[in-house]
Amino acid sequence: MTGRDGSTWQPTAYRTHTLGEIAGNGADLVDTDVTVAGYAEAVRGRGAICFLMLRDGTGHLQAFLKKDSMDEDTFTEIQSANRESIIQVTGTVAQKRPSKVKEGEPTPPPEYEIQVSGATILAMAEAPMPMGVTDKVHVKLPTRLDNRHIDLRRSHINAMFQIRSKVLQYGREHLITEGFNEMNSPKIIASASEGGTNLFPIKYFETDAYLSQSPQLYKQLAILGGLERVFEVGPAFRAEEHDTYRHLNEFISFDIEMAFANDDDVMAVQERMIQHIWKSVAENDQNLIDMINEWRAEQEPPLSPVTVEVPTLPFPRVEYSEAIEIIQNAGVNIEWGADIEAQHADMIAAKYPGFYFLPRWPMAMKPFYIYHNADEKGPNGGQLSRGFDLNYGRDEMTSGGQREHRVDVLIQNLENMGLDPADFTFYTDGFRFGAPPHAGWGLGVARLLMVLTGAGNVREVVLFPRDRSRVTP
RNA sequence: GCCCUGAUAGUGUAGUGGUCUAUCAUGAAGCGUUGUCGAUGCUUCGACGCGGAUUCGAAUUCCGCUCGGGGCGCCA
Repeated sequence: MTGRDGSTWQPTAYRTHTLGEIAGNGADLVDTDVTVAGYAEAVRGRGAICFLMLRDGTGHLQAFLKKDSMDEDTFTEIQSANRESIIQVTGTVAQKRPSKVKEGEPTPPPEYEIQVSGATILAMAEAPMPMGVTDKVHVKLPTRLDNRHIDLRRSHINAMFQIRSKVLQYGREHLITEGFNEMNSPKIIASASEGGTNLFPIKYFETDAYLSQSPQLYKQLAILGGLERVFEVGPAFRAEEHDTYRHLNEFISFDIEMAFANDDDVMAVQERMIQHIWKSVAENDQNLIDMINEWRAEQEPPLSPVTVEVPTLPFPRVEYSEAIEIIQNAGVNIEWGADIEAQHADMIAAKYPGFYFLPRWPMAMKPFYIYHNADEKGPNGGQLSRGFDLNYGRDEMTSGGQREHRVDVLIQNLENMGLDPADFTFYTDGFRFGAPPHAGWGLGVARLLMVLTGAGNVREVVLFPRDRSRVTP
């Protein structure tokens, strides 16, 4: 199978049935005349018979060709077709002859095939392929990304992207049930909407503009406008020259913003959403996970299977100050106020496997727009913020927090951080006419998918990744 | 920005100065056998990134170039 059942797919000009439909429902279709089309995964048989293994988006099916029961030229043409050619066949559904079974072993369930009366090559594939689809040779990631349209024909890769679609669907589903509206913010912006990272400059007619690095400000403006609860799934662009398994220069961020809510409230939204995603995948998409695990088992050495363990709520809350203690107790010389690096996160993950929140970061480490209560201090008297991260193991999935809605505090924060409030009027002006308390977060979709699919690199779960050295395909 | 590392058939690899006329797998071409099924047997095809240096001799050592891979920081 390739994951989709195709049972709701209507016939098209090129096929009456999908392959998955016939493979899965063959008993009811025996003796039916059908037309199907797909990729020639294997063409076997050099003599008077020929086995054509076809693959489409719903599954695999064998087509059986006999020289004396069809046009001879057509037979020869199909028999000599290159692998991965697109072939349409017409014929009759029949039960496949059972394969030889050793004595004592159970008889496998009946399988079905098409006995071919006519066939057409819709598009011949060239040979050799830049990389094999079914070959058991390892192919390196760069080669695969250069030939992503072929890589995607491999069932476990195809499964990963079907899962990706499901994850986005389930995430949306959940937020909508909690009253969130989907929004879209501009990706062409005039200035930084969030401090920190470098932006990609672009030319916007006669003015300079940038690619958006975050929907942050626009989500907030939507909240100020009374949309109450919004989410956005969209690209973010960051001109950072990083080169790691978890960074890309263009990535899809799953963002929410919520009015009359604090950091604790939006953490709760997030863990409910993640639980819903995991639960839904476990209930509906185990077949896709199985396809990934089939591939993992074939590797040398075999990779352990990925499992979808629905996380229990609430996720652990490891406050920043506690996290620092954990790291110190692991023997690392780290001060309160220092950043928690990936290697440090390993130490926290040892105590809290799976998802865990890291709330209450020092205000000095968070952007000016993060909210703080003046009376919340760390052990050394350092000001705490209402900013948080969500980690899975060593990897940061989310960054979020309650936002500062008090315009006077906002301006004070800028001054405290040595920034000139005059440079941030594009931000602060929005807050001058009444701003409800609000909070939100941004979640890296690919990072979440890494966890779910067992991928070791975000590039695996992004169709056409953009990194420091890759802009094509 | 810092650090590490690499370039051998379409793909993935072996190879650390001399039977390398380059290994194995996969692939491709051809001929058989076969209601096959990770099909299979035989034959054939296909590669040392570019330039220079050392040497009797370089895939192998050195230098330059080009292109690539990975990690850190930062972040999602």
